[in-house]
Amino acid sequence: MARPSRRKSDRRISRTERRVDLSWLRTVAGFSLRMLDLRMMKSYSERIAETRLTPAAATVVLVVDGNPGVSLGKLADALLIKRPNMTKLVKRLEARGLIRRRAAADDKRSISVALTAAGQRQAKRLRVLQDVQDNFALANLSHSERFQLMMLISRILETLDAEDRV
Amino acid sequence: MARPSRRKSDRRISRTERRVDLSWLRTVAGFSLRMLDLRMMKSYSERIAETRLTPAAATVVLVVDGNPGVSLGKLADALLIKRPNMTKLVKRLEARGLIRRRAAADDKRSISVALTAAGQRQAKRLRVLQDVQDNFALANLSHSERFQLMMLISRILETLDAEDRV
DNA sequence: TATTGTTATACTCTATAACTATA
DNA sequence: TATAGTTATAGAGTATAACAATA
Repeated sequence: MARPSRRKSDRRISRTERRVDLSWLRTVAGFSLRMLDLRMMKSYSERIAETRLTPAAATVVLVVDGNPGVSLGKLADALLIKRPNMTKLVKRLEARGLIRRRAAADDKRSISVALTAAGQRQAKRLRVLQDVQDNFALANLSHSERFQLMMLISRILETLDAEDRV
Repeated sequence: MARPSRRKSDRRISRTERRVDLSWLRTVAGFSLRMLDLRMMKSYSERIAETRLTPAAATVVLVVDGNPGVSLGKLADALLIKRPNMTKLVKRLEARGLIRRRAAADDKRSISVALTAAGQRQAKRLRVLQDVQDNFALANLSHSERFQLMMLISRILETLDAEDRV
């Protein structure tokens, strides 16, 4: 299939407007995945703009929704976020009335987090937006291709997760 | 294949040590790609630590190596980095003696960047490290699977790139 | 008038060390 | 002693507006 659409900067190509050659880097999986993630994040960020949540905050809301009462530390570990940074993130969400924090019953050091009613409404909306976003980004892929992609991703993650084990 | 290896925190599973449930989010492509990118970046970052370059700076070195004399603006556009931020990045690399900047011949507003000899040595080393890193991260994948992955990535990027066109 | 690069600025994310209160 | 969470802080990445020089 031809690709008639072009960036507007291509209307007139002079010697100073030639493209930057990224051909070699595009064959590097790490680079291509990075570019894909940047694009996806930008697109997702715009998609959830109506919720006034950053992508990281949106993920916290979704995980807490599925794990009410989870401790702040486990939440941080699961999302690869350091505890000091999770503290700030959760406090922002608490200030917006989406999350409530309380001391855990069995360990007074531990903070147990859960969504408020408003947080649950946000989570519901976010799930819809996630679904819309995935369908938009993967529109070119068949169901079987989407499945392949997810399998490949999880197999790479297995390799990388093994690196962190003792 | 069974997975006997476990995180050390699994040695003893009490009610407070249960895992965080991410099962639903793992089915969301955007989330899985984000987690994969975080892991890859962390691993890559450690891999190139010897060069004392951040991942973003390393990419700039590699792209300038393949595109000597490229303008600062085109470099920024190609890597999805805003011009003000590319200015800072390039100045850091210039201060480290890896990049030289000079006014473009045909447009005195434009800044043409290229690698110094030291920069070229870094680029050579970075290409080796990129290769090592890719082979490590994709060790579980066959050649045909690696090819499939790259094809799927580029097809998703086509969709997302189309979003930015006029 | 528009574009290239720059400065200034602000916000987010990340990472570490040091502290507190519990365990 | 060790762990959960916090505070403080510093570095990097990202985004926008305003500016000078040039086109």
